[in-house]
Amino acid sequence: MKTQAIGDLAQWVGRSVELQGWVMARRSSKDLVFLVMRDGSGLCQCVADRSTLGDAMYNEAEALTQESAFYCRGEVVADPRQIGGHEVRLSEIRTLHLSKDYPITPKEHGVDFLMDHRHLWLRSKRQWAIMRIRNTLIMAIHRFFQDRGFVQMDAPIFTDNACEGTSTLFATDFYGHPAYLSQSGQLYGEAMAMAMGKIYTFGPTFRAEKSKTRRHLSEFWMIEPEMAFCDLRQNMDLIEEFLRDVVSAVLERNRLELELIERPIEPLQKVTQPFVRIPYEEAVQIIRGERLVNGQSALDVLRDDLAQVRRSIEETRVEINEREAKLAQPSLKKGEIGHHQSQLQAARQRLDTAEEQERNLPQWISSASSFEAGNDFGGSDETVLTRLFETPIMVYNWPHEVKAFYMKRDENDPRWAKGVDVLAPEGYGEIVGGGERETNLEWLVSKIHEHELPMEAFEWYLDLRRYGSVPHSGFGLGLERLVAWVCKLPHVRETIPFPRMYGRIAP
RNA sequence: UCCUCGGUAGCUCAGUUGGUUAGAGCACUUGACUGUUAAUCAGGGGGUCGUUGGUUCGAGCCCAACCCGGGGAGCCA
Repeated sequence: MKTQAIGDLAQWVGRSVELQGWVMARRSSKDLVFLVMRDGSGLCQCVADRSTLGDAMYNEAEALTQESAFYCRGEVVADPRQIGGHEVRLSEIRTLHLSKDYPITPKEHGVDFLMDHRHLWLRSKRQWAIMRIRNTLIMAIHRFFQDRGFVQMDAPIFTDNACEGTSTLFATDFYGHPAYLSQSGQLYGEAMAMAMGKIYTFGPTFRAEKSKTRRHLSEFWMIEPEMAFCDLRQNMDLIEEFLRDVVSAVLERNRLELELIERPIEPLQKVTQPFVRIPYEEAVQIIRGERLVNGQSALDVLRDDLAQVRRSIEETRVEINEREAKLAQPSLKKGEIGHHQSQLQAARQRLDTAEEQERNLPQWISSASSFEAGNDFGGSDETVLTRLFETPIMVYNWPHEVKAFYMKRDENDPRWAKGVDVLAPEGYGEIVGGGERETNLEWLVSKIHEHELPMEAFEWYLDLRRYGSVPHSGFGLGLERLVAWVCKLPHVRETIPFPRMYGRIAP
């Protein structure tokens, strides 16, 4: 007989099921053992009762340790207090594999320790929920494009040059010739779009920058659609429809997961509203505090943040003192000591974070107020901007100097390139970069010279402008940044099963 | 590459102006208790204080260099 999935238990209430999985947690009493089983599809408390199981099987249940594998059979009982809403009263249990000293305990762990045990960390609740949301996004992305007649294509990973000339790439050896891991499939996407009309790539991307921030990975997954006969406006319309669609898919399919990671859903629901679209020039004025948004100045928002941070530092310090005083009292029970200690450590961590913000915010305020038109936005400038709006923000018409060589110049005002960056709300910043591509052969050639790129490497690309050059546009979405925003994670490293980043190649 | 914070038990962290045998909780283990939900009670084992060198009668603590990690800048999705 086939075993059931915990995720399907709702259909089995009142009946007997067989389950196979792992022990997530165990609590034992004299004649009762509570085992929380996880099987990948969900969580379920299994209750072992000595009187129904008999001594032999009961002792087996009692001996199970964290992350041991076991089989069981029992009746499903609906119980809203339990995680998943059900529990199973065991009539049979069998150990499949006994674990010894599982490294990840129910206590808090540091990031470094967890990253070193990433292969096991993936089993924990939070990571389980994040990976399922990532899966929903991946499937929703494919479905969105497939439903609209896009053809999925795979761009090459080995490339013979730094195709945009900007990023630092990973060098490798290709039969004795230097080669680089792809930083973008975009140029190949353009070629394919001229063959298929509408395409998208979905593949790994490599950047060798030694970035140590919460939004950078050395290896990440990028989705890059490219459409023939498409201008910047149509491109932006598509981006908006696309993000609305994939975020809605998560809201429809992953309520349990969002709840588990305590992600408030109201900000995500705002994607149904029209996205804010502002030209670069206007965005600069907003960042500098020269232009108000709904009566709010960006600089005031930052100053309020700073005041708030300082207040919370004061409060946390008071709390820490109080808890230290409590801990210093004699004759505390062990449980009380543990409680105060963990609360104290949590407070100290909050204090560290707040103090770091206190150091950063003044720099961000000064960098925002003195922002020089013509530059690209920094991470903090993006954060400032997103704090003023509730929907994703599309910033378009960028100074052509800061954008890639293939970006189309605005016919009416050649200062601007017809690029668009999409900033995710709640401080997340850039998740999409895209734009309309240059179609004019002469302009393109002069741009390649201007960027000091090797012309011969782009001959094939220039062919696209020699034979049937048409308006076309596309964009690139960073999957991990999207997952980070949707899950409201502090760092992209938790959005991918095995992150590759500066200083991290294993496991 | 630069700025900044950090490295003490398996894990999370205390450790006062440098002072004798370096602590707590969790985890593990033993026993008691209990329809329990990371924190019921009592006992037990567990340490080359990141590395190297220096100052000192004496260094977890001070100094220097280096290694590793967190965050930020730059760069980007």
